[in-house]
Amino acid sequence: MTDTPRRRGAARTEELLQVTLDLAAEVGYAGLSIEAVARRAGVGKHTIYRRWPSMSALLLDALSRVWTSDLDYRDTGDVRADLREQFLRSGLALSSPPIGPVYRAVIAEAQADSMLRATLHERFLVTVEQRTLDRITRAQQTGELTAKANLEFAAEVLCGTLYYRSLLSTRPIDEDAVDGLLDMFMAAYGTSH
Amino acid sequence: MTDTPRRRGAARTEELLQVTLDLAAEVGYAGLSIEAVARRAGVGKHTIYRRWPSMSALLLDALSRVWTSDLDYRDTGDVRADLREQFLRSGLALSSPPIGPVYRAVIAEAQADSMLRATLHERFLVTVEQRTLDRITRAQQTGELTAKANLEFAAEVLCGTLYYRSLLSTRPIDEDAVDGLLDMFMAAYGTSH
DNA sequence: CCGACATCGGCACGCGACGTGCCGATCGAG
DNA sequence: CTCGATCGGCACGTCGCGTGCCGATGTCGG
Repeated sequence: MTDTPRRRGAARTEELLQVTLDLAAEVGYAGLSIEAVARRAGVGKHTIYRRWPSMSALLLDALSRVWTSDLDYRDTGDVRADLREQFLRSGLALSSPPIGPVYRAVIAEAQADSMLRATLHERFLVTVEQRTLDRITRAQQTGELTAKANLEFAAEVLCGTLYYRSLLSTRPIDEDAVDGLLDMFMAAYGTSH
Repeated sequence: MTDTPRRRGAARTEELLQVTLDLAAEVGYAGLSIEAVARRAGVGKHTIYRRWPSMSALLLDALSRVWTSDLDYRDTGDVRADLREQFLRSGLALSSPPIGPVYRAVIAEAQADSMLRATLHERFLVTVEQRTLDRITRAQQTGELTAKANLEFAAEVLCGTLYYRSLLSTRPIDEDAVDGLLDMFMAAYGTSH
């Protein structure tokens, strides 16, 4: 037998996160439970509970594993094009495994737990909004956006609309949606009309 | 003893919806379960299952019981003021019992069930967007908004941002938030600047 | 007024996930 | 090599699920 030796410590942690993502991709949110992850990984439940206090915490870590990359906007000098590209990429990621199912699971758990909701907000939503704010602030400095625009709210509106579509609505985040959103944004704060 | 006689049929249905709302207001989403509603109502579980196939269905009906009123916008001739008033009222309703907890419960359930997500979207989100679209369409006709505005996306952005704040974010829907949102909307599509 | 019948409350079941406790095996640092 | 931390495996009690069955209770037609 070429059994891998029983792994411990950090290696096990890494493996468990991956198993969680695999499970989410294969069976979706409905099949996500601590028991299921433990079975799938061939692991005692303690090994999971020792690392994360709850399924929610595990899900948050699993999410960071795949959601921290691809968050940065390009800066080609054309805000609208850069936002468009990033929104389409994020929209696709949010609706595909493994990010889609895991994100949905976290959202569901968060409805029952306000602490988790705060963590989710701080660790993911605020981050995404911040990157967006950074990008449009640069655009304001280069004169692509009007100086009087309140960009903090704008960043929230942009990101919020995407999350609304992907998590609450049933409509896809397609080119029409992104263009409609950007039309409104640029009509409000763009300098070239 | 002045026991009320054992009620049947429609009367029981009505009562069960009310108990669900009471339970949501008192113990929140975490305490919502079919068993809990049955216990609280002093009812056999069959009496609930005979009426609704799942907790989700019961929650949807309970939600309609309290969410169908107060959805209409006033029409004072000032779009911005009318939207502002309605957004603040909706924001408050979404974050208070019983609507808040029940809405959260439905959102959570919907993450695991795409059929429910479609029903939720159709029965509530689309309705809210439609009322908003109606109001801003009238504003377009009276010349308060530019003729070229794509109001369908605008209505989604307006409502989506509110839902994002109340259900995913941890920020309150306060006057600043509503004003910031309306600033962007009016800057984009308003005719008077 | 009364009998037929749908609906009712109560109880029980098997299932699965939860979170915890205990065991003996196994790994790795000193 | 030794010893302690970590491991997999198993079991437990609790809970909610969805279903089945019972005898009691109401409603309605005759």
